[in-house]
Amino acid sequence: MPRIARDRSEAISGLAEVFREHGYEGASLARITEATGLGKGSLYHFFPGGKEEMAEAVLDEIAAWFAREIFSPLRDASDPGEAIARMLDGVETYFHSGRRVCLIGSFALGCVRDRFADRVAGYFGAWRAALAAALRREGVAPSESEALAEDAIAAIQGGLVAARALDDPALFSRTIDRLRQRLRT
Amino acid sequence: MPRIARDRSEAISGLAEVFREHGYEGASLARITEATGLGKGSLYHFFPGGKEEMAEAVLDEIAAWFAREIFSPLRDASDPGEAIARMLDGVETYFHSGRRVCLIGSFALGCVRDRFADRVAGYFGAWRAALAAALRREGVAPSESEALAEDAIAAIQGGLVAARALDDPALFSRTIDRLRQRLRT
DNA sequence: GTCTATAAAGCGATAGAC
DNA sequence: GTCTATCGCTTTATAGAC
Repeated sequence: MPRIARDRSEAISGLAEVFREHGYEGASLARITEATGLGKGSLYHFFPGGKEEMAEAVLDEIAAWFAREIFSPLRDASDPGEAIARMLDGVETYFHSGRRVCLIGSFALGCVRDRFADRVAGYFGAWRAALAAALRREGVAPSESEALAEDAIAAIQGGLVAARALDDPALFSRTIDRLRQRLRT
Repeated sequence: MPRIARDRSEAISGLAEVFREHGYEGASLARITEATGLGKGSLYHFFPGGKEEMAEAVLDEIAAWFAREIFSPLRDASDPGEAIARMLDGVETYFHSGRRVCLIGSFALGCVRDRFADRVAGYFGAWRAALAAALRREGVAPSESEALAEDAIAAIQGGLVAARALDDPALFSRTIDRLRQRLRT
């Protein structure tokens, strides 16, 4: 996350942090300028669609990261059980052990959900499907796989909400630990 | 939720709906006026502290409702197991089977968490403590009660996030069903 | 590509008549 | 109590010089 971005792709990580910390509405161009080191001229040069295009770029980058690091291994790794364990490790690292919020989850709860509905639903749907596929490959019955996957996705999101509400990041780590038990087959 | 509120307490339910649908920042005075039928003059007469006082009043009303309907029975009902079952029924009704968002959860994720940090933490802390107390009274070991209670609170919040993200309210009902199993002692 | 200046609209909040 | 008018500020977005 370079303080001064030199091109569009370098700007996105700074943008992501601003959206995460302040939400879509709270992420004013003034704050974005401060976080990225890019003036309005540069921002509108890289993102002609304005703030909406900035948010779309951030959501797309997050989706691409999860698809590459989490969803693909769940579907394709030779050992699905290990892929699930790596998912939980990766998630705990990604969310900074409960100190970082899920931008897509916070978008889902907020008033901007409708504007980015397809991307929000795509992220959660892909995650649930990939995890259910891994569980099936582990020998779990299809309907049970669906339920377990759905339950795990919700637990992760709820752990982030509760950890931030109680200002207790460790709550999220405990949630991940419980999932390690519950997803062990 | 009367479209035209005649006093402060009647305004609060309309306010709650606006905050829930649009978030704190998105709840403009124009939208609040439309939802409550109260002009700015009346609003500032009832809530001299402006929007911040309106949000505080809403949070306090929600906290009072949960304390009366959910937390107290968990602590005091003669049959704690039945109080837990009633909690799950009450929660499913309160959140309109997954079609309604938890205002306090969405505040927790957003940039307004700091402003209302004490109320947000108070709500989640009271819920966790009351549920853990009921589980203990059911004979569950103290450490296990804490873990189960924390897990249930997170599952409820995560179920709401995922249900809204996937635009699938039934996902929340399934989450509650799983909790009915998991909390049965 | 990046800057400054500025437009146009919406915001929360206030004042004062009634 | 409720209304209208308005203040001062911030917002997103654009225009044009460099």
